[in-house]
Amino acid sequence: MAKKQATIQDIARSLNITASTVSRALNDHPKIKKTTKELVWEKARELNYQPNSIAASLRKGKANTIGMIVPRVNRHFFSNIITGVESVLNPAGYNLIICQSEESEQKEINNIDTLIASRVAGILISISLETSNFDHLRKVLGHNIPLVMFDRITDELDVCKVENDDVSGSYDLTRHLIEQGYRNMMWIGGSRRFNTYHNRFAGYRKALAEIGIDAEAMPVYEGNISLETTYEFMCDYLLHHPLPEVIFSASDYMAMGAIMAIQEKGLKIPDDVAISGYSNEPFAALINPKLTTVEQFSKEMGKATARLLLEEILAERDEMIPRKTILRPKLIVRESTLRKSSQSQDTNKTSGTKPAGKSK
Amino acid sequence: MAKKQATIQDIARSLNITASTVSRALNDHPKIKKTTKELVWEKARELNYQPNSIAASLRKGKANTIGMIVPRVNRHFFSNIITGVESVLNPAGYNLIICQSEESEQKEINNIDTLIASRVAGILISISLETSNFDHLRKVLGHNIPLVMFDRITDELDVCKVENDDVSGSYDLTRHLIEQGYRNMMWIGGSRRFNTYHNRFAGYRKALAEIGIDAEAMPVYEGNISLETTYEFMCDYLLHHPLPEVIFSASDYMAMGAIMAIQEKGLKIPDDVAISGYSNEPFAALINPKLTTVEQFSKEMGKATARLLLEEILAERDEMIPRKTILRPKLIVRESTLRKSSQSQDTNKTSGTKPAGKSK
DNA sequence: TTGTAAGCGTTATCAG
DNA sequence: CTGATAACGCTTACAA
Repeated sequence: MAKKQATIQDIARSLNITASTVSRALNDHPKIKKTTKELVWEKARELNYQPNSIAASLRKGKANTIGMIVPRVNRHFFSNIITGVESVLNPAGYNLIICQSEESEQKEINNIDTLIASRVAGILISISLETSNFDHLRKVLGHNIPLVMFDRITDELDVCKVENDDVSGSYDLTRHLIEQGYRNMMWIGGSRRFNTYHNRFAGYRKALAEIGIDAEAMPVYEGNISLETTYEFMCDYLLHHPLPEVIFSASDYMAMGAIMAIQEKGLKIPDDVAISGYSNEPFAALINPKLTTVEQFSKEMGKATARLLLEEILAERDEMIPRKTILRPKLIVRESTLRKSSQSQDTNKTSGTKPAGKSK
Repeated sequence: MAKKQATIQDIARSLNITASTVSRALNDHPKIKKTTKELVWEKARELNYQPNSIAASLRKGKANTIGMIVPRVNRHFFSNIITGVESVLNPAGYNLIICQSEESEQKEINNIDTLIASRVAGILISISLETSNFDHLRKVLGHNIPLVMFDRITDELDVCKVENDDVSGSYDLTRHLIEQGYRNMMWIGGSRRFNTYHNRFAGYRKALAEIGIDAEAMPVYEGNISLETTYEFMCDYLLHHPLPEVIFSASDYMAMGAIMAIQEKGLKIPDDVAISGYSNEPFAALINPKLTTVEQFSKEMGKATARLLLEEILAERDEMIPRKTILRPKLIVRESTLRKSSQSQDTNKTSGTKPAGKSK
């Protein structure tokens, strides 16, 4: 039953040459005669030979595999990053092991262990929201495995990083709100312990400070970043508080939860209250009204992350210098924040009238 | 610089025992003294030992790795399947290498080759739309690697399969449309060469046939399944053809494209024309009007697929019997197909008034 | 241009 | 309960 797989030995034997020659031929080594190469290739095909990359990895001490840890794959933001990463790594001969931390520190630690055990050539990680201790990442470094962090990063580690310029993305968005004439604002977002929300708030505060408004003096809701939780919070909030002119939501999902609560109350967006999101999730262009948000170029982020890692790997760790790539996000103005007066006026920003969703 | 990683040999040496004992101790072998085990574990920690699973895999002839090929990871349907697969495979000690075919037959072939080279313990695949030849999958079988197909399957291969009962999902949906009083329908979907669209059309036709209507006699559009293409098609279609009472779209994305074209024309849904989708993408519950669609339980599909593979792997291939799991999808009735008269009436089907999106 | 031989880190088998 | 030994399939000095 369990037929043996052909090995280079088998090829060697049936060609009366040695395994080393076969190995070299298969790897297209320059000093092997063209004719021998062809013989080997032919025989390999004949025997249905498939290289055993496990053996090769063991011998070489490194696998042609990269590990990637994300909180979840079913987030457009992350799955697009994955696509970007693969578009750089695959052509370079690497393949990806993708792990999900599911926002759990323990799972992240387990993931790291299996990746180290797999002797991956490098690791890409966006840390879970729960992670507060970074010893597992230090361990990676201790094993001399190049590490690149993206999006959710920490200052505690001195490694290559790729991040979005959340401060400026948020600043630009807030400037837009100010230009529309809004002054009375409300912030909703995830905990500011995390770099992303921290920075988005910083951009918001900065823009407001420039016109003499103190962001902290207006309502600030920090909470669970799920649609459902935000929906519930908002239903309750609307019962007991006056309406702001505009809600700055640091997440599209939170914005969506708020929108559902608002519309259920019979309020109109943006007439009664305007709202903006962050991330440009696919649904942002599909809902009514279309949501003003910030595009993060996640696929580009994936490419940048992968490129940084490849450089690290090729540099062979002679004194690596931790580098940082910062990506500039882009404001996407749509209906949800446009004042009546300016609804018709065509800004030079993306307007999203035409369908812009991802294809299926 | 490049510090050597500790091996079981190192542990053995510093404990004056042999590598075999260390190996057994680390694997918690029953016939090793408790005290030796503890010595070994302690020393392992002390030396920062991390097992080398490459070496283990080489020795064992199999990796504890499963390969999975999907068209794209940034589709909720597929990324949820991945989540389901991992929830079964990880506890069983396997980790996943995820590959994307990007709907290209050639990439799929390449993916298969790298997975075979990695000596994965099994492969899960949902074939690309482009794939018409299945030799690469036969090669997998030839290498004695268990293969399970899911969602996009083919009859040409005699392997384990997991699929959705698209016929009945589509049938149920069509019955709902009929009950709402619609008769004059239009079908839009992907090419019926693919099992999913073929079967969805079959369910549609069957339900209509039961009331004496010939589905083929009404408009049928088969085309590219992207939102954008469908939008363009629909803009054009609306210019030259009379409006049906309802559009049965075999994909949520296509439905969304059609909706945008319809609304842009100033037409009201469902008053002027009703529409339904398929797959229950997250946006389906978020748009206005909320979209009637079919939930496919993708996470469950992932679990079922993984379970089937695990059984295959454990069965050690003594005459494997190809088995098939068929999942029953569920109709989700929402506003986009409800007739005025019945808008208030609460069916016992899921109505989707409360937010039902995935959390972020 | 090709052959020889050693070894990557484990685990399985057989012995004791 | 533990040890000795071989082997998994490949790559790579070094030699020829």
